[in-house]
Amino acid sequence: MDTIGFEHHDHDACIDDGTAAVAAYCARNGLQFTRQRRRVLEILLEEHRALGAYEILDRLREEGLGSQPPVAYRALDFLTRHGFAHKIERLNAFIACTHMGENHAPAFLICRACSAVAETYADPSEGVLGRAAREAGFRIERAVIEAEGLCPNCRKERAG
Amino acid sequence: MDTIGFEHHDHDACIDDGTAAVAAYCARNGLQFTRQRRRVLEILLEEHRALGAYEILDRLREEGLGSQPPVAYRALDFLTRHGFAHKIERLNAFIACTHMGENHAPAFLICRACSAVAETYADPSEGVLGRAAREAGFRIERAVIEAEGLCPNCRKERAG
DNA sequence: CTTGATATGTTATAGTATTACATTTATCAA
DNA sequence: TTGATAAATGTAATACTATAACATATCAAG
Repeated sequence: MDTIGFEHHDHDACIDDGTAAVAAYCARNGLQFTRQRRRVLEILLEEHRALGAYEILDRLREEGLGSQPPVAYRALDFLTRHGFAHKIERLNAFIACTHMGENHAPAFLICRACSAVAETYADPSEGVLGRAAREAGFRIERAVIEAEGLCPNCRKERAG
Repeated sequence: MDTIGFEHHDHDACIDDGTAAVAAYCARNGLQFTRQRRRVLEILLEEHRALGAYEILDRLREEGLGSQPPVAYRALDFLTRHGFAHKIERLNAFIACTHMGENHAPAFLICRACSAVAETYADPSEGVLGRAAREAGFRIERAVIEAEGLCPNCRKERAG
């Protein structure tokens, strides 16, 4: 699995593919991929950074789709519930999933300089955390794993 | 390093030792361990679960120490800035550090049933996450690592 | 076509956190 | 000891994040 978000890539395809994958999944599974849900996903897919619910709501409002908080939160709830988007707890913000379809235990790399967020993978039951949990008798069901630091682009800019 | 929080232990000592350790550290480093800061730390130390800022503020209010949000947030800011307490991002809540003095990369095990929180250790630069970060050219400076699941006590209760 | 489930519109409110500024207290050098 | 500076506190106001509640509309299955 690749870490997606920092390197150059075909961003239009990124949006189109993401939307298409979700549309297909919804069709297969009898989920309603409504206008609002689709639009919120597109808004998230447009950026590789996390957007606050109210930022998203502003966009929806401009476009004449809903103007009240629940509109944004409901769409985000749908998207996160099905793994099409993720909440970044550290930022109280949301980002489109970049590993659609893969059954994932997502982890995030957050650049403190440019706010880019890349999604990667980190199984919580592996490594030190998994060992500590087993030793304590704790059963991990999910995990928030969000690393903060400098992305490769911002490191270069600082001659680091 | 032990994972502290689920198993039985001498909780009074837990509070006394924690407060003493912080007091000593502050004395050594010219930090002001004021009444409010001490009291907030004590409040946190009384429980091995995360408390919201307003829960803490309620306690302070009852005791006649401050009643406005900044009172709680300032004390929490001091405590977290110096590693005496940690914020649990998933819960928007705070918990006293149980590994005072140890230079740590804290990770947390959060029980979804009883809300107990145990602090453990997980170096973010190790394991899959560290490898993914290195491959992406990302430099990790800190990480939020919060596992959710069932603590040993709650697992037993559910005959799991 | 109707019934039950799902989604949307909207108002109100709850919960979390910060800004701003006045005042007080602590620290330290003269 | 005093005066200057920095740090901490008191307090009001406000910003940001999220959910509850309920009416209406739309969809999906029989």
